[in-house]
Formats: sequence, structure tokens, C-alpha cells
Amino acid sequence: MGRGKIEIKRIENSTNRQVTYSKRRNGLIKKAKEISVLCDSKISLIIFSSTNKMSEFVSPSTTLPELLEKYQNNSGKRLWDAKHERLSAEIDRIKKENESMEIELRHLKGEDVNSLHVKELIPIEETLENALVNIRDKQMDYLKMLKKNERNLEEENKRLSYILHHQQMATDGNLRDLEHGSYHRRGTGYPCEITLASRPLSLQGGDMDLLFEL
Amino acid sequence: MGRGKIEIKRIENSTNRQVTYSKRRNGLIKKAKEISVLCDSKISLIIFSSTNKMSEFVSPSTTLPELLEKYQNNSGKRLWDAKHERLSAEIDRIKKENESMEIELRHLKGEDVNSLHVKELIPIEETLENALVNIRDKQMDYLKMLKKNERNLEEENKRLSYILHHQQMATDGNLRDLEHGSYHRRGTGYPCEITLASRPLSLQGGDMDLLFEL
DNA sequence: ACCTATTGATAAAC
DNA sequence: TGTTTATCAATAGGT
Repeated sequence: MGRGKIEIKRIENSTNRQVTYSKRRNGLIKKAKEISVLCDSKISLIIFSSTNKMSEFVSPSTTLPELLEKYQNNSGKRLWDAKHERLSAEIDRIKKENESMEIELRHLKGEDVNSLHVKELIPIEETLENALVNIRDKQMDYLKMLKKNERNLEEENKRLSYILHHQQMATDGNLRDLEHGSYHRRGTGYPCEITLASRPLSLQGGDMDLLFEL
Repeated sequence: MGRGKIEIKRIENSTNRQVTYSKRRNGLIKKAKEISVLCDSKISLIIFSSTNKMSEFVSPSTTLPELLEKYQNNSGKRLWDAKHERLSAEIDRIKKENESMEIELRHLKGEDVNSLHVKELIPIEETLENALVNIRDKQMDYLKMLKKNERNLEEENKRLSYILHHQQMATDGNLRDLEHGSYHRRGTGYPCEITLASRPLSLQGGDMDLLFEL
């Protein structure tokens, strides 16, 4: 069809090829539309030109994913399952990990021990003992910290009372001096520089939380 | 083209529609082949008849998955990512489960306890204590079983020795009788019916393993 | 499935 | 790309 017959083989003239592509692509899409309407059929047509420009036609009665789903069912060919299988394998792997952790957890909680061999109880027992030691150490540390803080607070209390007492006496003296018209500034007589070491425990961050939230 | 012009609308006559479908489908595929050769283009053509019979053409220079990959890149449309997202979500969910189990495991092993609040140590300590009780109970049960079995074996041993001793004596007597030409069968004189209750512990299945593999 | 009159597609030229 | 037109290809309807 056309001014002359042509052989069906790659058109070497690039311009010519481009023109023919354009015309025939339109014709193909037109025919695809026609058959989908005339014959009530579902069509997907995807074309890439030699320059990778894409054209497509999908019959309006359907969608490409739907059609591809049907294609897979019909042909048995797998289009995207490589990716699916990778993800599925990943899921299986993690699920197995999960399962073994669940079992370990149950054993560490003393559940399902009847399913275990007596030999297997020994390492679990050791683990539990170590864990208890750790946790009780931590609790003991905390108690010590509380005690130390308490002692320091008591000490601080004493100092403050002492200072307060002397200031009170000084004030009383000043009042008397004022009454006699002879005021002079005096120290408290107490070494009130408190060193870092003797201060109440300096608590920071998480430790503060421990103290104040308990 | 044909003996008469036809309107482009669904052909109501079913037979006619089927025939037209067949002819036009062949034409379409032929044209698809031609353009792919003439213009060096990549084509995917998938057709379902109104009776869901599938036909396809994919240009030989490519594959459908490759073409669909290009389609996605080109159009930005997602063809199968819905499924991917479902799987990915599943993976995320399981991974989170995993993570929390890992943390619980570490805590039950007495690891990372510094990241815990002192309050949180208490239930863990209780869990560990209960677990230890369970596991030691189980070990104790096993020891008791061993002891009991040992006792029963000793008892059985005594009985067997006793029987053996009497048989020996009987045999000796028989030999003497034979020597004097007067053989008579005799019992052992020992109540050798062993009741179920007095037998060595009857061990079965897993218990057997415990005993014999330790 | 085959035939063929007729319509539709398109190659070449602009 | 769009138009034109001569030519070839596809196909509708009949068998």
C-alpha cells in the first residue's frame, strides 16, 4: 500500500524510518482502538520508537495492571515475580529469626522447659543467674546512690542550720550595736566554702530521672 | 476496506464479531511485526478476545518484563508496586517485632540494663526469678527421677542376684541328682513375679533420651 | 477457510 | 509534522 511495495526489513534511511514509524504507529493504534470497539476485546499496546519515545494504547474497558495480571494467569509467565520472590524470601528469613527468638524468650522466661533436654537447661540457668546478678547490681548501685545522697543532704542540712544559727546571732548583735550607734560588718565565723566533693551528689540527665520519678 | 463500509461500534452479531476479531487480530499482529522490523521499534501487544482468549506479540529484540520496566520509567505509572508495598510493609512490621524481641532478650540476659529505669528492673527481676524457679524445679525433678531409678535398679539387682544364687544351687543339686540318676524339675523357691509398681521406672520417649544421652 | 469487491492504509513526494 | 495521491493491503460479506 503506497506508491510502491516495500520489503519488510529495517529501513536504513533514518528520516524515512522515522516517518514510516510515525504513520504506522498511528495506524496501529487506530486499528487497536477499532478492534477493541468492534469486537469488545481488551488490548494493551506499548511501542517504543528506535529513539525510545514511547506510545501506548490500552482499551478503555480495562487497565494495564489488570491486563498484566490476566496475562500472567493465562500465560503462566512471571513478569515481576523476581522482585516479589526476593521480598518473600526476606520475609521468610526474618520470620525464622523471629521464631527462634520467641523460643529463646520463652525459655528464658522459664516457659516450655519441658520441651528442653536437661543438658540444655544448664546454659539457660547460667544466663539467668548472670542476668539476675547484673540487675541486682544495678539496683544496688541505685540504692547506694540514694543512701549517699541522703547522707550528703543531712550534712548540708547541718551546715545550713549552723550558718543560719550564727547569722541569727549576728543579726541580734547588730541590732544591739545599732541601738548603741556602733555597727560593724562581721563574718559568720563558719567555713562555709563547700567543696565539690562534699556536696550532695551532683545528679545529671537520666540519674535525675531515677531520683525524681521513682 | 471490505465489501462495504462498517461503523466502528460493537458488532452485535456474535459470530460476525468472532470472525472479525480473528481477522483483525491477525492483521494487528502482522502490522505490529512489520513496524518492529521496518522501524526497529520495540512493541508489546496483548489482546484478549471477548471470550477471554489471549493473543500476544512482543518484538523479538526485547522481553515483556524489560518493556514494562521501561514503561514504568517512562510513564511514571506503577504497575505492580501495590504488591511490593504490601510485602515491604509486612517486612517492616516483622522487623519491628524483631527489634522489640531483641531488646527484651537483651534485658532478660541482663544486658543493656543501664538503659532501663530502675522501676523497669523490678518486673524483669521477677520474670528471671520465676524462670530460675521453673528451670531448677525441672532439674530437681530429673534428679529425683535418677535417684529413684538408681534405687530401683539396686533393688532389681538384689533380686536377680538372689535368683541367680538359688538357680546356681539348684543346678548344683540337679548335677548331683543326675550323677545319682534321679533328675526332677524344681522351682527356684523365690517369688520372682515382679509387679509393675516394684519394677525399675518405666521410661518412655523423651524421658528415655534424658536418661541415656546425658 | 477461501474469495473478491471494496475500503483503508500508507509510501513517496512536497 | 501535514497534505496529497497513486498504489497496495486489509478485510467485510458472501460462500
